[in-house]
Amino acid sequence: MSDHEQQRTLSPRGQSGDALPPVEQHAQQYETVRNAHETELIEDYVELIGDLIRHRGEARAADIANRMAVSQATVSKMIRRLNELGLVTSKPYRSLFLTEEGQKMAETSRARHDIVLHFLRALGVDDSTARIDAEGMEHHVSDKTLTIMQRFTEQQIK
Amino acid sequence: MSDHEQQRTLSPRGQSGDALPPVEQHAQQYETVRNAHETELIEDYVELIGDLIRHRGEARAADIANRMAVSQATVSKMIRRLNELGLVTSKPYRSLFLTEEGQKMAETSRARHDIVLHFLRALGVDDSTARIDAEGMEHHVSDKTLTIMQRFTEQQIK
DNA sequence: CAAACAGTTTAGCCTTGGCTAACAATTATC
DNA sequence: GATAATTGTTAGCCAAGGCTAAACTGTTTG
Repeated sequence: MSDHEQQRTLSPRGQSGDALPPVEQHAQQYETVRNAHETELIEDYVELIGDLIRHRGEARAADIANRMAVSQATVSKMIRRLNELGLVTSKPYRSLFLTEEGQKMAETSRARHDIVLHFLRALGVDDSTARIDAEGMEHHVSDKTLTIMQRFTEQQIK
Repeated sequence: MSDHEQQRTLSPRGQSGDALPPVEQHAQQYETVRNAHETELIEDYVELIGDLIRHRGEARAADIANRMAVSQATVSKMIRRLNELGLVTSKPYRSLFLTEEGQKMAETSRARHDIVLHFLRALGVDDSTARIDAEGMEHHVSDKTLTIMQRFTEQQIK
């Protein structure tokens, strides 16, 4: 470890903006983001599969590829991973189903997504911007913040 | 293309939640997120390097490694990339400097980061949660939303 | 029912961003 | 100033998530 960051004496430009957080806290921020990235894509797939099943009765690989703007090969590979992770079941050339665990994940993701989306709209963000931002933000909003967002949205609507 | 998503007639469970967005819009959401991911890490490095220079007068690889909780080898490799991208200049075994372009990026990132962080605090999120969430969210908030967040924060403080 | 088409899978490639281990350079210490 | 400690670099590994091209399966249709 050995922090090496000693001499506060330099720092030429005067301090605009906040101070740097302590190393451990700073490191944790980045680690949290890295961890989120690992699960993010998985959750997006599972969430989308859940939505497709809900809204159209089934989830085919081609629809996923279209909606994600990704090649079918990529989807196919990803489905194998989801399978290994026990989130979906699939027979070759057939449409997909979520396992119980997959369904749980889909619901959780869906709920988060909705909270963020509705929050952004309540804040005054236009619908199509809100949709784009929500898609990116949803995986990086902690439960605490989520709760606060939800409360805000409710009050706004009251 | 050939959307294949025809039969609205199925859809067994009744529609809780919003409808699916049209394919093109949906695809654009995911694409935006993928694009953000490509620049995200780069921006984080550049932002951190800028912060280190500002607060301590210099940016050493070891500090970056510590603060990002990543190995020095990883940092070294990344610096080479930043170099190739024309964002930093570095001489072997010496500390780093941002190019003009790098400085611009650092400032932009910093500004975004601050807006999101202050917004979250103004919303009522506690400091350490706000820091973690801001780190993840900052790259996924559009300029439009950013403006709205900023206005919100100002009003809250008034 | 055979051929054409749509959908799926597989193989093989590429880039990113992690890692460890080994080595090189710089800095600190005695 | 020699040696120890710290810092930086390189080499080589791995997994993830993209891609294209080619092969295969299922479905539609003339």
